[in-house]
Amino acid sequence: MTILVWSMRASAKKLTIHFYSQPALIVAEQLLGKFLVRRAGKRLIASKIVETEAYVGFRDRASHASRGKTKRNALMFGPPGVAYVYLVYGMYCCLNIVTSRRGYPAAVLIRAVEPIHAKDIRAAAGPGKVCRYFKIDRGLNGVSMVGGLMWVEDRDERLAPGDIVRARRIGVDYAGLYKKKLWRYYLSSSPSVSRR
DNA sequence: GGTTCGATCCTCT
DNA sequence: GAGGATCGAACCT
Repeated sequence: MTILVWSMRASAKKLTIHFYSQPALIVAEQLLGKFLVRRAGKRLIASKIVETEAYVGFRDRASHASRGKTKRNALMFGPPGVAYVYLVYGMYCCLNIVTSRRGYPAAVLIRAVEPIHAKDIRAAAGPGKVCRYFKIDRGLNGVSMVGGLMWVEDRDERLAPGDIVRARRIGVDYAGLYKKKLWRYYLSSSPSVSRR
């Protein structure tokens, strides 16, 4: 067991600023099958990302950035590879990773991860549940995703052909034309996806 | 200073 | 499918 864990670590590659500098749609799709890792004290929590959404640019009415730069969304306009954590509905947090380039507001929402233990298989099936599962709150707003607190790593998981599904984003019916954009990505084979 | 409303989740029916 | 929990940012006056 120890050897197995060690070998997984050895092959794991932490995603870089170069990766997050890509367009949000690319990052959203490519994050599927990668592992979100968080250091909480001495422990590490790690789970496979199985659902993401992209929020793209100035005109995307589903995005916080569509009404211009504000105190809350300012991180979206900053450099890529940074966590944007905000409170929704007064009681849940959502974790995003800022992408693209400084000055162009774009981010990827982590909507679901797949817990290691089968009994928890739905415990992180939704953006609020991801933050609850990972103990992520607004204290992590603005932290680097390429540092030692929280990051995403590639463990060489192979995705089955055709496993990636594109769909409309959830909870953005107010977004006009942009509610129809297929900017949600998920792994069809995963039991931990929030909705199909 | 007051009002509105969510990038959600859970518990009903 | 509907409704309640709960609160701060954003946008009024």
